Amino acid sequence: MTSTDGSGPRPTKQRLAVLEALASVDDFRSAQEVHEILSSSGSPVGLATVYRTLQLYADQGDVDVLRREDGEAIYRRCSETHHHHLVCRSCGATVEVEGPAVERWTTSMAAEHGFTAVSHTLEIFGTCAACS
Amino acid sequence: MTSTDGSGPRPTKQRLAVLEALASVDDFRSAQEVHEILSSSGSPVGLATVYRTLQLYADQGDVDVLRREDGEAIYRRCSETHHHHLVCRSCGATVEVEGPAVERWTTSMAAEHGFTAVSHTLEIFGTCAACS
DNA sequence: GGCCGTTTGACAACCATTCTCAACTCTGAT
DNA sequence: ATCAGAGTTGAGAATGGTTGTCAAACGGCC
Ligand SMILES: [Zn+2]
Ligand SMILES: [Zn+2]
Ligand SMILES: [Zn+2]
Ligand SMILES: [Zn+2]
Repeated sequence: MTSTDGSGPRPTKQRLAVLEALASVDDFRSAQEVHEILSSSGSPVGLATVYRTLQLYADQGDVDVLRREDGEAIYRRCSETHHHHLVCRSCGATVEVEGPAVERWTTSMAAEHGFTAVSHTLEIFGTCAACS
Repeated sequence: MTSTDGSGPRPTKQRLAVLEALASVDDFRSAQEVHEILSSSGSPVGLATVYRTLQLYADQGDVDVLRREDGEAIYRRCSETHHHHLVCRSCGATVEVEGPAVERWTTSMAAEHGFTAVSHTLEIFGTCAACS
């Protein structure tokens, strides 16, 4: 429901397959990993298309993006509301977390320094219970 | 303060030059940009050495690293205490900010979900007063 | 001076990501 | 159904940041 006119991106077989692949796992995956999943699941999609699709959905806000330490982009299908992530460094397990106080803090901090059109990123990394 | 024995990395001319280049600007710069600064300032340092040096200091915690939207790593010489950043999307102007409440929130959030060995990243992006 | 581990730098290699472009697929009219 | 045109795909080439290679240069030490 990102657009209502008929001119938006088409829900093609490939695009739906990418979303399904993301939905089939619970943690963040790179474009190449999504491409892998699709190939081994019998509905292969071109690598370029996977890249295009992921960034399409990322722009629409339908998938979350963050970066591994080496800079590689990883994607996850998350809930629609604004949230942040608690990610296990070892197994990748991901928990969505919310913190209204943090949201307020970032906005007030930005206002205090005269910044406008503010956004923010916040991720927490650690070792989950299963991995420790 | 990262090592006290005499076997640590040597403070070579090139390494000091890299630190100086970073100190000469106030915002985050990429490795290639640091290499540029050094070249045009009359004390050129090999690009590979710039990369090695920046990640050396980053590992030691002497410089902060974050990533542009396209994934490129950028570096900045910051204060020694733990802090976060308010960065102008347009001109790159950077302000260091601290928020004890946020620090507490991340730790309690991690503990609540059984995560240990926790770290976190938090950056705020916006348009600074001068650019708006 | 000569020895030896560290550091450097030019260049090649790597690899995630983007570009190119011809073939393909919808959709909506005719 | 047919056709035109816009949107989409995929294989491969190209891009570009980053890392690896390795011989030469350096620095402390005997
Ligand atoms: Zn999310
Ligand atoms: Zn938030
Ligand atoms: Zn900093
Ligand atoms: Zn913090």
